[in-house]
Amino acid sequence: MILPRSFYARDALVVARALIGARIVCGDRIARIVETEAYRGPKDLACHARFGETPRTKPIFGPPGTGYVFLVYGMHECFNVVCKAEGSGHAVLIRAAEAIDCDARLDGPGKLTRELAITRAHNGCILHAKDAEIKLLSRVGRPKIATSARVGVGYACEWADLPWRFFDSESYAVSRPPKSAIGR
DNA sequence: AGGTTGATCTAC
DNA sequence: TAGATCAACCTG
Repeated sequence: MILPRSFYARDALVVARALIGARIVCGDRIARIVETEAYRGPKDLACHARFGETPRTKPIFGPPGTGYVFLVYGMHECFNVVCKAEGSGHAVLIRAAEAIDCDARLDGPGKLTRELAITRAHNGCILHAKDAEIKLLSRVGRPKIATSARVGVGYACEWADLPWRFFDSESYAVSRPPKSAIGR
């Protein structure tokens, strides 16, 4: 079943955990999500919402269930889902997934969007719409969920160390081994 | 450890 | 406007 708008209307931490094991469908491709990260609005110094509403960050302040796709490092697109409430700036980054219909590893946010053919053209799309181009379907099974610090946000000082990354500890497709907390 | 490049920021 | 800087990554 397609995840309803109410699924997204919760804190990003809750949604990030709940999305492990959910399926993502884009065009004719389908994958099982195994890794996510929560970003919790303007006060979270790792979250894009900290810049306020700009042309780039506009969708993250939209209603829950909105897709937010942005470009990093000039070449990789990252796919996020907007959470909580309109204007809250909460979002969950989808970092990795297991392909279901083939054996591709979608083990990183840039590789995931490339394999699923998600681009900035999907920015601002409504994920719970019946005819959505990108759909998220409810979880199958009961994954074992572990947490760690978020990846690639070392600039965010104390916000960088919070255990706001969630992953299926039994999946082969998790993007990187949990690093010890002493990183910087 | 370093390449890579579009978007954003800063200084004319 | 042009040039510098930044960035939720990827590959070796």
